[in-house]
Amino acid sequence: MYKRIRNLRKDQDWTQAQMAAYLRLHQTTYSDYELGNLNIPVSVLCKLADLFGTSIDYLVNRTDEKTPYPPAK
Amino acid sequence: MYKRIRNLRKDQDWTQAQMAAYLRLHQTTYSDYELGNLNIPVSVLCKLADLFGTSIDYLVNRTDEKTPYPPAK
DNA sequence: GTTATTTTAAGGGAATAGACCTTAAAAGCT
DNA sequence: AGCTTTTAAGGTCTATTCCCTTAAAATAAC
Repeated sequence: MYKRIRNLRKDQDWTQAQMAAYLRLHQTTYSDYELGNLNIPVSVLCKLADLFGTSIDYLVNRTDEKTPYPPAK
Repeated sequence: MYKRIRNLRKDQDWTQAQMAAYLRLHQTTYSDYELGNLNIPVSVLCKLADLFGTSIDYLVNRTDEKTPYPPAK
């Protein structure tokens, strides 16, 4: 269960359906991502990190620092 | 092609076979990861970030900062 | 509180992609 | 050059992904 992703989504007042549309996938697929039933591909993690203004490390609980790393290049 | 992962591996003088053993997968699977032929699961990215002492964001070229944020909790 | 409405999660199946194995190619070394 | 080590390609089988339908849960309106 990716609690942080869920909370960040709710902070923006987005539904799973809105997230799914943004990511161009089905609501149930997105739900499975949040629930940890499906592996979240790196491509999706990147979009989420961008959308929420944080790092992949934060999204997957590797750090508690919310600030994103400086963008590459 | 994940050049950074490849370079970090070589910096440690590890072969793909050694990496594969460490990650408990086949050399060809690991090769496909480095080449970008297969999506690298988050679980594997975490192990790689730990092994190399960096962040997932760095491994997937989202930042050029090599130093990871402090580990969670 | 109960009935609509919205939102999220479960079940199932076709299609995809993953992991391994074998072997071929490439790179290193003497 | 040949020999060894390392990496990549080809193929197959299986597991996973993604979507769809629908059920459950949450939220809101009354």
